[in-house]
Amino acid sequence: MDTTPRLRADARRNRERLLAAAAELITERGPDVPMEEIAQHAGVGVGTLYRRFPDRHTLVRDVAAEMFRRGIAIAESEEEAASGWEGLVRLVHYCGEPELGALSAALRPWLAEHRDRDPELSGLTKTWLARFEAAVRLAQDEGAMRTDVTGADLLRFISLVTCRMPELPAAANHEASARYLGIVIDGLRRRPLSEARP
Amino acid sequence: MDTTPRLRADARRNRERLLAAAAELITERGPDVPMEEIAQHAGVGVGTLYRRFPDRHTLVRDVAAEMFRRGIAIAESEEEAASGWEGLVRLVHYCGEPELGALSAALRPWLAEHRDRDPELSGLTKTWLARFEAAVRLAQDEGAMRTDVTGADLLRFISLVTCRMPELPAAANHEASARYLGIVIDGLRRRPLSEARP
DNA sequence: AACAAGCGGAAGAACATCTTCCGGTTGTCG
DNA sequence: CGACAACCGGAAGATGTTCTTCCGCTTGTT
Repeated sequence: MDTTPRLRADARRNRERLLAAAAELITERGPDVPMEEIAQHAGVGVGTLYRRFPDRHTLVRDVAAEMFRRGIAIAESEEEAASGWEGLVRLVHYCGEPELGALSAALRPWLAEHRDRDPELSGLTKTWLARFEAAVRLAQDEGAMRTDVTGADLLRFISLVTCRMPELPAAANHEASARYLGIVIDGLRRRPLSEARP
Repeated sequence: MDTTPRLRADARRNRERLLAAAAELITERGPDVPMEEIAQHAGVGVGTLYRRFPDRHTLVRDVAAEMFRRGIAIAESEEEAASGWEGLVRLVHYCGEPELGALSAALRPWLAEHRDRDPELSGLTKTWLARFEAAVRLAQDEGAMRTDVTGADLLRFISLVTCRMPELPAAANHEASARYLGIVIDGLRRRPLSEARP
């Protein structure tokens, strides 16, 4: 079953480093960041990068898959910890973490273009979306959240809000994401007064 | 005083077309969109583009300047029409227009890098920011808006929210911007209950 | 110790975009 | 209307960037 023919220890370590470097650089500069820079950032040569990931598509796909797995795991554990409005708030705040929010923002256009051609990717996308929509629905059923926003929609919204601003240092971006998400959450809450809108 | 030696009629028309084409393409694809495509989209040859704008910097700068002028004009006229919370809401909604919001979002990183080296640009930036901050201050002084957001900050926030999603058609982007801005505005409003936050 | 697996990075292919230039066209003005 | 200066289009060469391969050397593994 395991098609992987067992990598040598150093090879496995390099693979991890490459994935981490790719995730970081893609977050900051988008999925088109030069392969050579990814290799450099991981502390290996380009040859090693190409040996492990035959082309950019494979690399980006693996980065995206890893991201989805993290997101899904968080959504599942949060689901147990708290549900309804409180659960959604916590989940949204997790999306402020750079490894989720900023990365998924950077990958959004790439994913939209490629996910349909990749079964693994489209599966993970669907699972993640389903988890997120479940959380939204719980909050809405509780009557705590406005109902003119769907899960997919909120996910896009979050991905805009957590998008990196390349002219600012990473720390400032993180801080800003967190603050902006707080405002968004306040805007999502259904207030007793005047729910109706035009 | 007028340094422009009076362009021929067709030349002037082409200049306008080029500016419009550049604004549109920059909005959709960023300030690095190929010069040739801009020319094509304007219905002229590359030669004409280079004759009117000797380099990309000049072109982008003029697009940005025009954008600021529009924004400033709107802010001024809104200032007369309504002030305080209502005025801010209207101004923010204007930022949902693609010619302002999506374009300024696409230009943000470029501007951050270049405005300091261009007196005209940094002047316009300052004026626009000042207008916007004035509107924010009025709303805050009224007690209608949360005070943990500055004008510059809100401007960055808006530019994230109105950012184009290239995988969606232009109309969907516009609709989304408007809706998201509505949520943001709700989040900005100071509610009577529980203003304090951790 | 022996060998298969892995590594680095130079080099040249492949590609994208910039920028110039000139033969031909078109507004403008006397 | 006619002449001329201004303007136009777009092919082509220059430039720069990124991809991808390949091979001599190194390092885990048994």
